[in-house]
Amino acid sequence: MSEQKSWTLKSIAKELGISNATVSNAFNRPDQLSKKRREEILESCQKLGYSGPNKAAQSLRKGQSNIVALVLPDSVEYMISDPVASDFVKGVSSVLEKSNVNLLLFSGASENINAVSDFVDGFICYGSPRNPNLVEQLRTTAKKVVTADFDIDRKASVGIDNEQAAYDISKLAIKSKNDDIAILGLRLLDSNLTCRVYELPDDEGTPSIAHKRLAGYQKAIKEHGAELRNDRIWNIPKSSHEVALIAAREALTSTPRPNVILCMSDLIALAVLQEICAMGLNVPNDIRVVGFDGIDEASRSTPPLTTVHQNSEEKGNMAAELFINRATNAVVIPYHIEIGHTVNSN
Amino acid sequence: MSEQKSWTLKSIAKELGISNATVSNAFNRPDQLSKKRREEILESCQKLGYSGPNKAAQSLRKGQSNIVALVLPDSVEYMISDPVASDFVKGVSSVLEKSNVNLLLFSGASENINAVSDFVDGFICYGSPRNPNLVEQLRTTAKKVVTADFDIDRKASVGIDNEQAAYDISKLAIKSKNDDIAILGLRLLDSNLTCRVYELPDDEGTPSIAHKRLAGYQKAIKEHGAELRNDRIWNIPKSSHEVALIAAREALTSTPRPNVILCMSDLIALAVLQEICAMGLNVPNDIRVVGFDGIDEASRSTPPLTTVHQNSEEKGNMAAELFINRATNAVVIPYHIEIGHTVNSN
DNA sequence: CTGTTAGCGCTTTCAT
DNA sequence: ATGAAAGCGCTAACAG
Repeated sequence: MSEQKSWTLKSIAKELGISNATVSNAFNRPDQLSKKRREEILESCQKLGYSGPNKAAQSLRKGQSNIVALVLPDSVEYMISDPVASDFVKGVSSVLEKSNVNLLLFSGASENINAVSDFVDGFICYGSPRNPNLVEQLRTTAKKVVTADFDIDRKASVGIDNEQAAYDISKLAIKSKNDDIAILGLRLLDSNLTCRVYELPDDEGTPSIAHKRLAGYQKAIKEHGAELRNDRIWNIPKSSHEVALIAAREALTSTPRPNVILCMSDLIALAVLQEICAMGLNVPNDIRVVGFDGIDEASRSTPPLTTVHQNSEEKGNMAAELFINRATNAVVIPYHIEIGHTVNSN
Repeated sequence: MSEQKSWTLKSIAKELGISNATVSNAFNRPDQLSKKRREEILESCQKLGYSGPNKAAQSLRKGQSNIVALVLPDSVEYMISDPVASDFVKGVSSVLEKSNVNLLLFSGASENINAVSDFVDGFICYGSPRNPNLVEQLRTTAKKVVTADFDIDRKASVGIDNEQAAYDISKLAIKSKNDDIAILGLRLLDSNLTCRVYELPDDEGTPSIAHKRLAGYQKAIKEHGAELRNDRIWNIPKSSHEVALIAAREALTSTPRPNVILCMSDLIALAVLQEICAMGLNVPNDIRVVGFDGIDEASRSTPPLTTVHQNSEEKGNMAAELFINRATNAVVIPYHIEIGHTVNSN
């Protein structure tokens, strides 16, 4: 059973006494030879233990591999346990599997897409990669690119209307012009620091997702006639419970203590909730909190979080479909506000 | 900035007026030319927008790609949200990233490893793939193979001593020769059915992980002088809450009702716990339950589950290291019994 | 329907 | 230190 001879298209053709083009055609272009002939050849190959043209050579020749790189925001190790990212991967892979396309996980912390670029048919990027050089490389690559939750020039993309969603949720959280509002932002700065954002860098190019959300918050704040002090915005560099806790603590121990906290992710909001609870304060009476994402855990927290729910798996499906259809348009998918008990208790 | 000309080693060599061997050496074999010369060349390449040898061609030529396929037990879509599988992936990727090796996720439900075999340096397999043909293909491939939580002939492997662990945990659960024991097995049969296992197929070849655990259970049962009726073993085809619930219900509604339930995964045990609770019964007073795996959720359940804890991330690390070191040995890693309140209430 | 052949882009002897 | 040339295994014109 364990056939050791390793055949090539050429050697198998010689063995069968036919030309290699015929063997190639038998495997790749059924219309180029009679059905009967084809089946004979395929059967002989199987019998001899030749499992078809070498894919690496085929890919070199055809420039197509049926592999797509999924570029994660950060290292695989880090992202694989993030519920939002996992859902996205799930969505992508479920669509790709149907088309027999395989998925290469690629870290957003990598130095260079070149390591895999020649192997894949293109890139699906979930969120802005931690290494900003990758964005530049993705912008200039000749391969297909689809982005989700961020944009690159004229590449296909999928995501929700972040500004509108942020506006909607903060509209709910803010109740009076006297509210003291704090914003816990996710990657507002291009920095690893967990710190206050006194002034924002001028937004060159496409605004990031964080900036869009911020714009939505600010619009709602203005409409309420409330004010956002310039020491009330925090930058959280990555989606991690530990880091979020640090920022939460900093915000909650600032004086005067804010009574509305707008969080750019549920993970952050959950950390805030935990910290508020530890301080013996009450949500929503003392402090109102809203999140962003709508992860399962947010609905199971006490109190359940009021947040923007977006369907990450569906987003993954969409991204994969855009990729397969070689689309170049920007798709905006719906979101909904999930009413918990962190704004109104009833 | 967006250099459109796409260079090849040949064309860039001509442009620079040097031989292509020299360019190749500049990139791959620093010892073959003077440091100064090399740096000049590299700099010129960068300036012209040539980012180095095409990896696909390089891989065809060298037979090495720095990509490894991670073969999951089932579809990516399905496995990515499984906490145990995710931890394993995390462990694998954290080690591989350090060696600049990329990870291709491969579904255990695929038809054929050929789809990716020629692209990768080998396979790391987590658990027995759902499609048994893959096992045969992995057995005969010339590529490197490392398995985790199951074995293939003489391939490197990593895992715990499943029989001993099953023995240890069931030794704890069983208390008298009169105990009425049920076993909820995971993939005891090569079938998609959730059903009782009246008789086990003769174990040809290497016993599966499920069979090893079963052997451990049986040994403990025998030592206690208890009996395992032949209608007391269930087969659960896949690790899913829904399917586990069905089996749990079937076991718990059988007459007489078993008072000890040995589960081959925590997911199953949690479903059992949920069902017992729904029936208004008490754990451990009415029924004792033990699991297998030690997922986080098991320690947070009420009551917390008594189970075998194995470190999946560490297992992933180990698998990746075995792969990189081209090992061929079987590594047995430690486990520990996690004492919850599903055997004794105190 | 079949065979011949020129590459895809690269690495690696071997000779210079 | 460098250049010429033979492939790695395959596909797609093209000619028959």
